[in-house]
Amino acid sequence: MDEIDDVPRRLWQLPSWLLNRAAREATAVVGDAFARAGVRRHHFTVLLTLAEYGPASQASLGRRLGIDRSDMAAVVGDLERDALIARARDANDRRRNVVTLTPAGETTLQTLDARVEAAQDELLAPLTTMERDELTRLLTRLVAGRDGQPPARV
Amino acid sequence: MDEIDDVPRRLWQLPSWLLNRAAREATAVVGDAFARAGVRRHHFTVLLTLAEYGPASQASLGRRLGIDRSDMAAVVGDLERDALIARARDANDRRRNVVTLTPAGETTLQTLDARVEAAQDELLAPLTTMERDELTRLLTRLVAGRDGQPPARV
DNA sequence: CCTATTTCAGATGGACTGAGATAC
DNA sequence: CGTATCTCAGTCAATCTGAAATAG
Repeated sequence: MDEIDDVPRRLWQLPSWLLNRAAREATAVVGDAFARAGVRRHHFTVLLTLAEYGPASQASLGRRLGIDRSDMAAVVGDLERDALIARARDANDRRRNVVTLTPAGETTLQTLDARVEAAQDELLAPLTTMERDELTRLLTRLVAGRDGQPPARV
Repeated sequence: MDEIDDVPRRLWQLPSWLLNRAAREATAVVGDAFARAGVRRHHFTVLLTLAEYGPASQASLGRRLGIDRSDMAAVVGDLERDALIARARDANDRRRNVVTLTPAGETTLQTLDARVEAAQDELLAPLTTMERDELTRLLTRLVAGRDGQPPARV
């Protein structure tokens, strides 16, 4: 991370600035955990989505995760090279690649999951457990409220 | 913003994911406010820093704000072209450019300030006033605690 | 001699666009 | 015929690196 002197007071009072700053830290801490495992954010979220919803086409994975079709092609290519997923043409709609999690992919996902959890802990170190829960609750309400996504039990 | 289906539950529970999501919204809303005024984030933060601390060299502005020396040269160039700042060689240390806010710069800063405030309001629309304060407090503690920056009255 | 500041030219990774091939 | 999927090439803005010129 970069050495920053004494940021102006008025920036410290802007929620948008605080959010960006905190997200930068989050990206650094979590990104580090991924880098040590040889993957990047998208690889993790794709594996996780496959575990949660089962096999899916690249396009539907992209829509769930907000990953561009082009980037998804590259990410799925990486995962296939490492045998963490299998890619096969869909028999019912032969435009589609059906992406399936392999046993090796499940194992890797568990490892990544543990690292991501540890990274959350490191990220939130300055807050108490109650504060962490409250922050999560508020962020969930903020994002859900703005996106029209279901808050899923806040 | 992009249409995203039904993001996996486990992502919604990750503080790091929520922070990135919220920061994305913040960047979009605030960036829009800047774009309508013909500037970008860095132009605003540089003007604000000059207003708060007075004239400064490009290097010290960069250190305060975490802006790279190269990018700072470009930003200050833009601001000078628009006469919002003045640039002069420092008599005491002739390596340095002393950057000074002009009256036009102060006026522009006030306009930008109002727009940024309105953008915060739009960003935080899903939260009550008390929740907004609590979110700001938690983010301040989080960022300050991780950076070793003084929390400056939380 | 070494370090600091400013500037330019270019590298780099991430998000996105356009277009072609294929299939519905 | 129009639309959807996958892929590749290439664009774009943001961030950062290297090196030169100047000064301490």
